[in-house]
Amino acid sequence: MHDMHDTGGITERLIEKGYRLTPQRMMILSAMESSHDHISAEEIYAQVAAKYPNVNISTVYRTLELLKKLGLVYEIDLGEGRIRYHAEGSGHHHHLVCQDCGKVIDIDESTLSSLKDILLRDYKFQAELRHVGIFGLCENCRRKQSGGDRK
Amino acid sequence: MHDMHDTGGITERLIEKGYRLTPQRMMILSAMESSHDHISAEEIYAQVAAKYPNVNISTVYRTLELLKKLGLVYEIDLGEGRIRYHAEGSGHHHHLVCQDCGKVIDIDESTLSSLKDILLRDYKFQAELRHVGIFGLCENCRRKQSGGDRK
DNA sequence: GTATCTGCAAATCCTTTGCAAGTCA
DNA sequence: TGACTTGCAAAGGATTTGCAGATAC
Repeated sequence: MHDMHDTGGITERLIEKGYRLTPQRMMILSAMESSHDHISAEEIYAQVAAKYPNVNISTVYRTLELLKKLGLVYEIDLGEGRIRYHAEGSGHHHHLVCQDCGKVIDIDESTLSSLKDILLRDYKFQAELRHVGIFGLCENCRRKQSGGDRK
Repeated sequence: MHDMHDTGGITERLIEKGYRLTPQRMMILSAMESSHDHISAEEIYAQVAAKYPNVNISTVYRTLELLKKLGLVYEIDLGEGRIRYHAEGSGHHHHLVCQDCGKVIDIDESTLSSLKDILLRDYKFQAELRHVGIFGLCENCRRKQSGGDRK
């Protein structure tokens, strides 16, 4: 594993499926992969627009939709009212999202493997836990828990 | 446990906290509680508007925000691009949401209790698993899994 | 009486879409 | 060349907000 993520895999699969390799698509891919975290459409757009000022955000959305359809990026919903994206191949982990302070704690994929097994066994449901955050309260916010009063 | 849910608890707590009991608020509460499932703002609005045609949907949103702040309703995000709401006190369960066909499978709260324990023990994170759906593929969609080709 | 609530209309935010022009293969 | 892509502008859906009038207590 090196610092540079593997964009090649994705570009190859695009071509292989008959899609064109446009500069916009390449820049969008590179923006996604330079992000160590999950990135929103708006953030991708900002990064791409810095070098190539006349891209349009609708192109970003269209590209993300395509990549999603091909299974090359994942969506994740951290409850912000906006979707974040994640390139296939950059390591997986799950997210604990604090509803109070908004902190996101990354946890190892293995933590939830037994849950996956149970859901598959008992409900024949193949869970994709990478796609959502788990909401709750972090240690700090749990302590200063008090609220509930007016305004 | 009876068929009629307990609205009283919520109205009492509103008064207790110094909020006013308006007809709109009462109707919103009753719409929420007559819903056996989770209900969206739009659905609450439709129900209330049926009897009281000049309510405004912004009142619904403002009421839901208030109740949420007081911990009297929960939000749940089933990945539809819209939030659903659930009155505190109506029974809890978790949701498996099929990403392909959209089917929602309800599972018992106890299924995830060991996960909660692990997250609390290892990460000091108090998970509120009621607030999100778990996404994945249901049995049927897993079988007819094929996709990935163009259009 | 008066601070709290509401309705209305307009604004905002994220995302999608129609269409004509541009471009990759 | 010609189908695939893009930019632009406008539409869309969910939710929020400013404000003046209405109302619960």
